[in-house]
Amino acid sequence: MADSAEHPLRGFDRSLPMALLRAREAVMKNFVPSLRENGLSAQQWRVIRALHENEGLDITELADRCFLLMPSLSRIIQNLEKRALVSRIQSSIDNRRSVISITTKGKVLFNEIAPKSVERYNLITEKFGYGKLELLYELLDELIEKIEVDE
Amino acid sequence: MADSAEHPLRGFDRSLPMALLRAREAVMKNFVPSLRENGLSAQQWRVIRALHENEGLDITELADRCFLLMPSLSRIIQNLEKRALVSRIQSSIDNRRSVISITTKGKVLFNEIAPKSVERYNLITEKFGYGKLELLYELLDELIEKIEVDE
DNA sequence: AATATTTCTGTAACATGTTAATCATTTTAT
DNA sequence: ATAAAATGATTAACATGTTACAGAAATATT
Repeated sequence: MADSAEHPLRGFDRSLPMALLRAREAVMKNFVPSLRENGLSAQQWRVIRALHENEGLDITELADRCFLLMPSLSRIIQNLEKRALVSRIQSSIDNRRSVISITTKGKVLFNEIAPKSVERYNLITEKFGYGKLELLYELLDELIEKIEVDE
Repeated sequence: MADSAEHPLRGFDRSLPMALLRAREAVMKNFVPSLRENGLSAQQWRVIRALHENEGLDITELADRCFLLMPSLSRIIQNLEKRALVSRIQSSIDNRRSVISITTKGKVLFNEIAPKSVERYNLITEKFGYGKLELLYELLDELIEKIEVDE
């Protein structure tokens, strides 16, 4: 028998979205300021990072990987383009498509920031424990997977 | 020996902030539209919910419970106040302080939406399993706690 | 080939996230 | 009691989240 039907609305500082949000904030804290020092927002960093991993992505693909909505990404790319951190090329095969690449300047910035990201991640792993972190990843993946079945 | 020092920058669709973000989105999906039908954003719902749990909160307290920054909350309250879902009373003891309460209209709206929230939560509990959900809560709490030590 | 449909991208409009600055009101220090 | 510091709340300015809409180009249908 499932306990699931017996619970009323959970005290909402204990709700699942809130718990996930708090955890995310805790993880990001102290890294966001270090991004800001380099003139990047967390979302801009995601884009830079995605393009560093895989150069030459169209915007739809990029939105998917960065988990950003198209309108947000559209503005972010315009911003990064102005600062010459990324460049845009019109696809010759499909005129609707823009292919985005990271520039040399973008790569330099990436290499500036990446070590801080690794450092932050190592600190968290150390504090929380490698095993628990892996377990958390598994749980999160499974949660997502099971929720998204027939939905 | 910790494995922590050996890992380079994790493939970033597997980064912790991203995993937490994805999980949160999965959890909220299909609930946000149901909020919208009632004219509320997720954040506005948080405020309504907090005030239903505990009437008469000053704005700082409310920001803490809803995990919202003051500027956002300030605007949200102005919005909800215009729609007569919450009311504001100036504190007589401290003239800087505003005490916010939910109105009768706000309570009616709460009672409209709350069952859907419970239903959503029960569905997730069913799909994911009660035990795993509890484990996830524990891990998230511990993660937050350990990260925030001397930070 | 002409039309309808889908796909890729962008813009509009409004709400929220985020840092910094401001203003009024306590509270503390001298 | 007065100046200095701290606190509660708001506003400013810009970036992002979010839904709806629009335009252009490709693809599918007829």
